[in-house]
Amino acid sequence: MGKIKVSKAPTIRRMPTYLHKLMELSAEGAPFVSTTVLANYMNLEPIVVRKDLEITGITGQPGVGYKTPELIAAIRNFLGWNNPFQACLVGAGSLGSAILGYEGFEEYGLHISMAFDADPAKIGKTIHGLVVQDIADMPRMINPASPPIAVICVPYAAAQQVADQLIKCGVKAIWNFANASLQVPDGVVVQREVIAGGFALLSVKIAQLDSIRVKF
Amino acid sequence: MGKIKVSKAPTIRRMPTYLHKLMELSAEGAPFVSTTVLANYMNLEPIVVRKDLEITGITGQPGVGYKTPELIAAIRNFLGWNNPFQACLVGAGSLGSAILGYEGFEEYGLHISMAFDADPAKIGKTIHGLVVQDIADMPRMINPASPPIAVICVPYAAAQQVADQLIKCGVKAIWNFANASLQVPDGVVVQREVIAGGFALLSVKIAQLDSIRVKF
DNA sequence: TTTATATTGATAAAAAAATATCAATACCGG
DNA sequence: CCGGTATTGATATTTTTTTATCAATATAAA
Repeated sequence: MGKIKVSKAPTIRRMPTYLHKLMELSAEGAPFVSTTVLANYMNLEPIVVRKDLEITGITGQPGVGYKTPELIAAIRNFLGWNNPFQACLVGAGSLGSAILGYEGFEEYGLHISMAFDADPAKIGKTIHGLVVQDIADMPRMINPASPPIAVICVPYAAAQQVADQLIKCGVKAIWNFANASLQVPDGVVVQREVIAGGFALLSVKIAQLDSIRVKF
Repeated sequence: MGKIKVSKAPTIRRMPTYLHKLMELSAEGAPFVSTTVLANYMNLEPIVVRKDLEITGITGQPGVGYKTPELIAAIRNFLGWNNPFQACLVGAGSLGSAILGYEGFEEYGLHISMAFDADPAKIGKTIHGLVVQDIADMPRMINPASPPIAVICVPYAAAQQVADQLIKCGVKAIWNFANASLQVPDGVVVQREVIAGGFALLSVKIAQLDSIRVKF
């Protein structure tokens, strides 16, 4: 089936962190950067960084490193972050509001230009400069010819239904913050964020810590 | 050095989603559950789920499946989520407020009982039932004998400094939502959430979608 | 210049994760 | 009861990701 599978996912996940650090180094005026510097910052081995950067197609200078601006451009290009993505947000609760208020997304070329909610108490309110629209107006406000990325921040129980509506409006890409696994047809891609997954990892790390402490 | 490394990270990350779905199935009164059901929900192959569940030590019944309540208990136990974790939150901005307002964390045994900020405009305010304390009061309010998990939601530039302060107060586990990679001594564990990482993956998926569309 | 150090790139190896196969077991419908 | 289908558990295989090795290249200091 047409399920989109991304290989090199771990590498791709590290890219934004490289990019962010590189921007800082660039602002500080560093013309070159080595994998050692990036690796130290991220608590990785330099070899990991070197391998990661390979997939952007960029090539460094042995003995010197990579040209900082060139590397930044290569990562941006690889991620498709040179041209901005238009996006709409659905679910203007506390998480949705936080996402609307986070200016950092512009760095990734993500521009959220619409916000929707089903709650009459929220519709019409302005959050971080955006007026919350009625979710029922989505079909009129979303142009299927150039559909935005949809950022879903609604409660668990509403997520699938909201996704269905969005897809009916022509949306092809969903960034899902709801605690639900969405079913979508071929030709639609979803990225789900499971923050509890991170907490599960932390919990296991804590258990390892404790078991070490007991030993000593 | 003593850097804590977690193996089976992909498996551990999937656990909370299994757990959440299992709770729903349990509430619906399903005494047994098969890997097929979980796999369909999560768009995985059943074999992946089966392998994942193995590490909890639980065993199913061939031809039948797993006992739902037993499986729930096994996952909770594996993650250490049967006894609640005490936590404090630092940085009561929009993201911090969203986290304070998210009731779902109680399901994971995470109980946030303190909130700190450095901004005088925020100190003293009540957010979702918690009074925001001055970050300068952390040493007095955190008991080093039973330190809470710290949830960091401060801006990039402040993150490392805040982490240092927390560690000085005895904190051993940090859940870091700041867009920064923290340096911590041995004996302290950090879990960093990089939401941009998810967006990077989505971006690559979109590029693949587009390249498929171009072909047809 | 020479030497010590740091770096990339190419290749190889090891480790981890995902996937496949199949026998044994249970259920359900006739 | 019997035959078809669904399930787990054990084992093996494949794929992906991480890590190691080393020659070639550059820099800086003696």
